[in-house]
Amino acid sequence: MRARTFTESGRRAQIVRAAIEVIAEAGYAKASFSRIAKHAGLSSTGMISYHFAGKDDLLAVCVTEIEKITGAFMGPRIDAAVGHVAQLRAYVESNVALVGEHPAEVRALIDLVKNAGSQSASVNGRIALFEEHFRTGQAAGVFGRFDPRTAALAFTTGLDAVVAIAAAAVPEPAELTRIGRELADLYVRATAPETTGEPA
Amino acid sequence: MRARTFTESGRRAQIVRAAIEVIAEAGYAKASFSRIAKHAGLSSTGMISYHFAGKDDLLAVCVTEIEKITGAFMGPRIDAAVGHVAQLRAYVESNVALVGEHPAEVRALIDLVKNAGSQSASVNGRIALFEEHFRTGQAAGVFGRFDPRTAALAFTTGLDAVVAIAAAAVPEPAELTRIGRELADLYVRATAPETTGEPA
Amino acid sequence: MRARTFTESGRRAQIVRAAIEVIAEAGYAKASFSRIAKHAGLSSTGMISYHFAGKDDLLAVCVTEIEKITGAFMGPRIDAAVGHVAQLRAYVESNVALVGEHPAEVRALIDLVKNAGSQSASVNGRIALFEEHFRTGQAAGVFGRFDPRTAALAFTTGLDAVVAIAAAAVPEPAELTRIGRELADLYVRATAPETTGEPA
Amino acid sequence: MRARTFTESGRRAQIVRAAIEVIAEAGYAKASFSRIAKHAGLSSTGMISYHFAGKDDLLAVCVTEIEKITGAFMGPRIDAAVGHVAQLRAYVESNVALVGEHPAEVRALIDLVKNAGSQSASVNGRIALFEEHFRTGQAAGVFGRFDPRTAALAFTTGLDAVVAIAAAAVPEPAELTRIGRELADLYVRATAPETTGEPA
DNA sequence: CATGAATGAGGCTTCATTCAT
DNA sequence: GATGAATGAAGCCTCATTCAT
Repeated sequence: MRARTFTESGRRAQIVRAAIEVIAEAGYAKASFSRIAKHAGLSSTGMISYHFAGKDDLLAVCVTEIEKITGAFMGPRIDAAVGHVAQLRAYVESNVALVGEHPAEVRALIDLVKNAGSQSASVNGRIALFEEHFRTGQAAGVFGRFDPRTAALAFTTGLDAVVAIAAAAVPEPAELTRIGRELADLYVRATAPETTGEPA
Repeated sequence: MRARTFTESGRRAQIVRAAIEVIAEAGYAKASFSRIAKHAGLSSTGMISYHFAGKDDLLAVCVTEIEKITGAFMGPRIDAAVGHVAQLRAYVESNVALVGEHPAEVRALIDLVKNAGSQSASVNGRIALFEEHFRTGQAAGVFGRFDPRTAALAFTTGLDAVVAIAAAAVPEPAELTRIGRELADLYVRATAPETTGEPA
Repeated sequence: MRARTFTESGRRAQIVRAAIEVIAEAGYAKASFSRIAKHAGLSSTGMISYHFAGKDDLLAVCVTEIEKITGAFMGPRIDAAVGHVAQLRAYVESNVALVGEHPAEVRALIDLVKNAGSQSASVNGRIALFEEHFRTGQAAGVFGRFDPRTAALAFTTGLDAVVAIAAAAVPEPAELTRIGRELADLYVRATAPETTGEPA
Repeated sequence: MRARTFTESGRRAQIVRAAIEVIAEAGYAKASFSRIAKHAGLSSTGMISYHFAGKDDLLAVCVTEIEKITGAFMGPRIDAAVGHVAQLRAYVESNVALVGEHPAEVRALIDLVKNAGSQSASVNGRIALFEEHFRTGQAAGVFGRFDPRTAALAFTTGLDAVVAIAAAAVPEPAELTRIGRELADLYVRATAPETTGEPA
């Protein structure tokens, strides 16, 4: 019954878009209201304060917006994978591939995650998702024995770093694919069950 | 004949110490001159500008200072290890163990690295170190086939993340040891040579 | 459709006015934002930065504003004069007379010119104007032989000095008129064609 | 009986020299104690405050020092000239020629005069000198009728401007000589007695 | 005497936010 | 509902000067 959709009102969407682009281009630290307003073609920062409760609010909406986009890209690819291992690989590879499609959004999101840090539900959500994925996979016997939390932490951030470097200077699609597979290989191997060395 | 005392003039050291503590406690973004001055018991921020060429200079000195401390702790442990694999493990484990000894320095360094970003020689230096380590290890046949650069990137940042979480709420030494071993295990497994599966 | 009001938004004009008065009263060196803000009745210097891109911008606008005023006074008087010599005289005399009408503006402009120096287009513009005037006058035979550039330089600055002294303690109108004529006489005589020792 | 000569003590002279050079190179506005100290190879500005009562004191000493130098150059040349007119010409021409010998000092002095302004005894002294010279010359009948004060003001500043331009980019000696003669011609002509036009 | 660390004020600029229109 | 001017705090930095050593 609410009139407003998620980002809407035109103005809101416009501001969110500008904020994302500014963060992608100039970095989180430089993403001031005035810079965002200028980028959006607004004459005043008051406009932003009017539409958002504060800077945190705007940034949170940016995160949500970007996640909607990334989710649309990665979600189907992950869902298409069958089994814990394949899904892990799909997550990593599709995340790296995403750079080719939405470099600005990826750059912005990583910067937001780095700076909003542990306050963000979505950041912790992703770690928790990995952790849970590892845990259930271990229960199913498709992952080896390791601390799911430590692995989740190390792998999500490692993934972000690789993606950030790629996003900074987007390489050829083929190279992106290679990098994604390389990283997925590493993670898959790290989490593989112990080979008990059984013969044929 | 005196060029400059050890960490220089007492005041300099005091300011560097204060800066490190402020960054550790309040984060990079909040580490303003006035906050650092207050923490150091100085009457004005002018004092900091008097001793350092600028904010970048102060932060660079902080990084150097912290690396001296971490190097003194990790260096011997890494050097004591024999072989590429053992050294990789020693690096990871001693880095996590370091949290128990110098939590503030670790917290500060990670925040500095995150924000100084790719401008810092020391950051890129560490990645390059890992990369080279992987490359020579592969040549020696003790590491498997994988892209050394991708692994270096993912592992150093993953390590930082694990360390950062540990540093945020320092756990028992035993728990630290466990986390370190867990992470080392993951990395060692990820980089292990392919088992050609030959039977007994 | 509105682009910008006349001297812009009232506040802008108010700030420019305050800046001119501060420069006139306290001198260029003392014309800090905080002094100007205080003079303008503003609560903070931020307001000035809000309306102007920086100090240089504000000062440039001041120069433009003052030149508009002085141009309105001197322009018609110069245009009314016929011939190069009469125009030179009209320039000098009207410039000195201007002190009686707008002493603050004159004081401020001279101080601005002295300190903004050779960066300003308007300063060099005036010298170039004199130089060109001398050159065409020489071609027409109404001026003698002399280096137009040196004369332009010496005469504009000499004029400024005389005007500055007058502006510092504005004398009676009659005295102003006398000073103007005196200076014009000097310049006219200095630039007169050589008397060719007329025949009987 | 005093132990100290004018500028002496080595340190004092060193500082004065550095100050003059800084003013010549960077301008009056940039001539801060720290910049001067750096230029002089001093480690602290305290040194300057120790040797001079304050900034004004240092600058006054600079002016005195420069005038000693310029006086040594111009003095003999002026004294060698016979008659009011020739002396006026000698003053102007030797002042311009001075640029070829001591460009830094000339640059510095002009900047000091411009900014110290009417507070300086020496500035007003020079104007007074010109004024008196004109007055006695008029009494002797070698100058025409004009206001000595106005002429003194306009000519000294005009001379300064010409000299400043020359000092900014020192031209060939021959060009300097030409400029000096040009300016002297202008001033001589401007102050010449009225030719009553009587025939032979 | 000489030093250089310390001071405290003031410089310009940018920020997120508020509020009258 | 939307605007943009206004705010006031905080940012880093430079200054001339002082004072204990």
